[in-house]
Amino acid sequence: MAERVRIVDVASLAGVSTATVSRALSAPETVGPATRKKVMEAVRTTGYRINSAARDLRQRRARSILILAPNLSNTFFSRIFAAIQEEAGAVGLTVQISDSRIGRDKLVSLGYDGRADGIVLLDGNIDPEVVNGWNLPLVQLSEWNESYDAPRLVFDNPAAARLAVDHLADLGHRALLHVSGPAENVLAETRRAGFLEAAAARAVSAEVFDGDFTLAAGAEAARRWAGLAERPTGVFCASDECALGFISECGRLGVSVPRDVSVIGFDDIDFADHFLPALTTIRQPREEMGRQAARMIVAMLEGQGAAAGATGAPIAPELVVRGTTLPACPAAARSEAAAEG
Amino acid sequence: MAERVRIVDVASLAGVSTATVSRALSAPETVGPATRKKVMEAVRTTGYRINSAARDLRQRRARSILILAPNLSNTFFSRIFAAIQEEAGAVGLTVQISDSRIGRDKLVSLGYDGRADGIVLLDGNIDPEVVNGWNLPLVQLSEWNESYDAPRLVFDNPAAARLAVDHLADLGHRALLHVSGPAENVLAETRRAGFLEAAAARAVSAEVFDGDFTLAAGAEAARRWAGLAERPTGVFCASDECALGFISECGRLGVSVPRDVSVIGFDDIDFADHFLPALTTIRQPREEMGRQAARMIVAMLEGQGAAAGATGAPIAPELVVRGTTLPACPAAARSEAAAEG
DNA sequence: CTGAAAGCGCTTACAG
DNA sequence: CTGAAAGCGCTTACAG
Repeated sequence: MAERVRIVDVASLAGVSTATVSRALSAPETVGPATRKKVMEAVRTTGYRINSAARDLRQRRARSILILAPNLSNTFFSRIFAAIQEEAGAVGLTVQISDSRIGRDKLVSLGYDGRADGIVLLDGNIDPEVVNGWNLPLVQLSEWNESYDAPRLVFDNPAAARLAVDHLADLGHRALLHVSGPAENVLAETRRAGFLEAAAARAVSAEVFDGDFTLAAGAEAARRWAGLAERPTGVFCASDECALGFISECGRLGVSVPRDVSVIGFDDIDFADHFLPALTTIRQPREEMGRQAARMIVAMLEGQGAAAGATGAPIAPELVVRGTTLPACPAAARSEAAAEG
Repeated sequence: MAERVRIVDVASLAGVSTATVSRALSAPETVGPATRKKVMEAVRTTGYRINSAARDLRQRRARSILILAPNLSNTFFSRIFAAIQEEAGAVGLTVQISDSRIGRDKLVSLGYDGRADGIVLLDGNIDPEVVNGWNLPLVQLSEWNESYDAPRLVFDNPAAARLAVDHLADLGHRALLHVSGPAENVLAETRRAGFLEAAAARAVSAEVFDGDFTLAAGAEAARRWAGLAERPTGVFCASDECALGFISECGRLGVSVPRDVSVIGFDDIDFADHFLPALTTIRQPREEMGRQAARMIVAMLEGQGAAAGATGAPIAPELVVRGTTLPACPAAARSEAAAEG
């Protein structure tokens, strides 16, 4: 618990001014070689470490970015956080995380408290007045809101839904079900709309159950699905967790995936590939998304704001075919025919 | 992008000194009612928000705690992060997260840069000189290191291993395998040691495979296990991911869990209950752990350091029996007998 | 109850 | 190349 050593301690030991110490540390080339050596020597013997808080106050910046997400314990976010932290850390930025559901007043303060230079926002459901009131560089990631006056990095959800529908239709499934996310969520909305549109394009019947992306919602959907007179044979879930919940509940109901029903998830979380059977899903490149968002914020901080911050093309989806989808089976076709007859 | 309003702006509008504004905001009862009203009025019309960076510098504290973890994208941590953030946020603390593998020099600086008041450390493999050199309140969570001079909150890993072994032995399994974590990891070490000790106490044969907690390590272990002349019928994995990887690979090898082999995991991550079959595992109350660690740090920051910070009893494990463990089956017993004969 | 003034620990024009 | 001085935006003894 040694006393904190300050720049004046270094200065007096080296016999120079604090200005010189400061320069020797941050711009060594502006200081004479002999002076520089004395200073460095003093830094070493005192064990001096700069106090970032003081420097940041003086320079009126925080050297920190804030990640705001609606649910920190959601496994979908973990890799995104890690990627942002890695990219930001590489250029000397600290990263803070906060739950975005902390109350309007606290949220408003975040933009003014001098603790963050920029924000990566993963929540599209914050009051636009609050978001647009922050006068800080901001990028929207994954979720977004048309009313936010900020660039965004989004996944191509409609194209992803199309990929899922086409895959099921190509396998011969004629009746499809979509288990959606929460109604007021952009991701859920765009996936649902994409599903409906693609199903219409393929002239395939389409039904939608409401859900909320969770394992529990998937299980609930499976029970509802099982109760249907005519069960759709192809199910597209709005998240992997939901799909896994659906499949797992099917197991309890004595229904086999993919023999009795094909299921597609969304995200390609780590478990997707290790589930039994391995989950067919839509891959979202989460690390890449986090990394890109971090780079956008960094570019904006460096003043290349408008240009670099412009909203680019959405991230392209990729269908990963694994073990939970199969061609529509004869049995299903038969029962369908029987039901129709 | 309105200009940032400072305390002087409020003061001049209200016709008082900055000292009075400061007091009106942080200790309203020390200010006359009329003055208070004027100040509040001025705060409202200017939209003033305090600059935390300046206040923190003046008060020589950061109002922030830092979480340091070896792998931010590990799903085991997500709930812990969320719990810490929630608990710390409730008392006005900001939380930063950083990967603990950012290099020695950066790590050293963390304790001196004035940006954090305390640290929650989830990594037991940092050089003790670095850790003990920080003169900041610190609590070790989950992982720990005997050489760190700091209180810790740990899970009772030996008792947990005993629970797993007893469960398998009670089911009649006479040959057990443990798939361990990385060699230099305390969690892995204590679980392995607990496993060995408990197996000896139950007079059951015990074998250990090295692993690293990942899905891939579990799959790899399953392949090794399948190649054994005498396959242990009870497998205790050092993490749920590892167990899931093991089970999933068994599926590919045509081995059925739990019919042919019983498997127990460790952690009780969200997926454990939704895997097929649902995973029997040891539950670690991650939210509770995060919450308690946050409370310890907060208590230390409030100066109740030594007392409240004392290392308490380890967190008790709980065995959650689900679908991946079954009594040792006759077939297994027979092949075992045959092998012995 | 309120204000003038010092100070938190730095950086940076401004001189020389 | 180096130093004296101002200032980042607050808070807090110290007076009154």
